[in-house]
Amino acid sequence: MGASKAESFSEGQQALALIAKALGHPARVAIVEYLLKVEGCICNDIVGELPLSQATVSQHLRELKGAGLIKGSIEGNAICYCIDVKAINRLQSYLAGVSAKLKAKKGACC
Amino acid sequence: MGASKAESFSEGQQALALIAKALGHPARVAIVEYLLKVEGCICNDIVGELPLSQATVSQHLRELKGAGLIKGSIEGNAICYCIDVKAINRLQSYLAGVSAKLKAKKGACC
DNA sequence: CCGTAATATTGCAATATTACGATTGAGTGA
DNA sequence: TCACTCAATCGTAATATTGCAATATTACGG
Repeated sequence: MGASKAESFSEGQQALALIAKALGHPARVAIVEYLLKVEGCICNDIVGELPLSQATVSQHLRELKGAGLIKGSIEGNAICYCIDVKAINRLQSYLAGVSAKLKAKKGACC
Repeated sequence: MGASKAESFSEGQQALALIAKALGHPARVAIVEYLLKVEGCICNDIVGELPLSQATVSQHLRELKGAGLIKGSIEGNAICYCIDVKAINRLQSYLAGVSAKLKAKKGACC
């Protein structure tokens, strides 16, 4: 029997995994990097930039949005997608915590 | 027509996605947190801690290892798994870069 | 309104992931 | 050597993800 026993873990673990998973695909990393690079951030531009169809890009954008990594606002007849710093910061500070705890352990075993 | 056009993205994007994907499952986040908490880090302990079978845990450990997040050394007839700071740091500094670039853009659109 | 452009959604096929029981391989101690 | 334990792997089932074409939907200009 099958997949995803995800509910049996803590909220925090699930929330973190959600953000990490959103960055867990090269296409989505590429989208984030593109959004960082350009000023305007219209979806159709992204489609031109990536080797993916419009439908697929739209789906990736939805996942990024679901994870809180980006937010979109309507801008005329296009849509402006931008990175949400909060999600980035949450992941970053989590990793900082891991790093700090590792340093505290200082070579306890490996 | 199916899945995974991942090869068409840059090495860096793929490498980052690999690390992020490894953290993209609550069970693997839980494993990392457990490894942080304990001194010894034997696989069988983890099995007792998680609501997953030994086979499944072993599979998750393999993915974490494949992403470079943990490394294992043989310790008697058990195996000692430990977090590899390098992968953590790589992801962390990537996020720091994103954060910095965002600040530089300072509200260009959203 | 109608046509057009920009995104989203739907439906489907291909593939990947998650999970587990059963088995295997390796190491230990009696 | 023989049982025992630990962890990896195999085989398989259930489910999730990825990707696209086709089709909606939404918003603007005329």
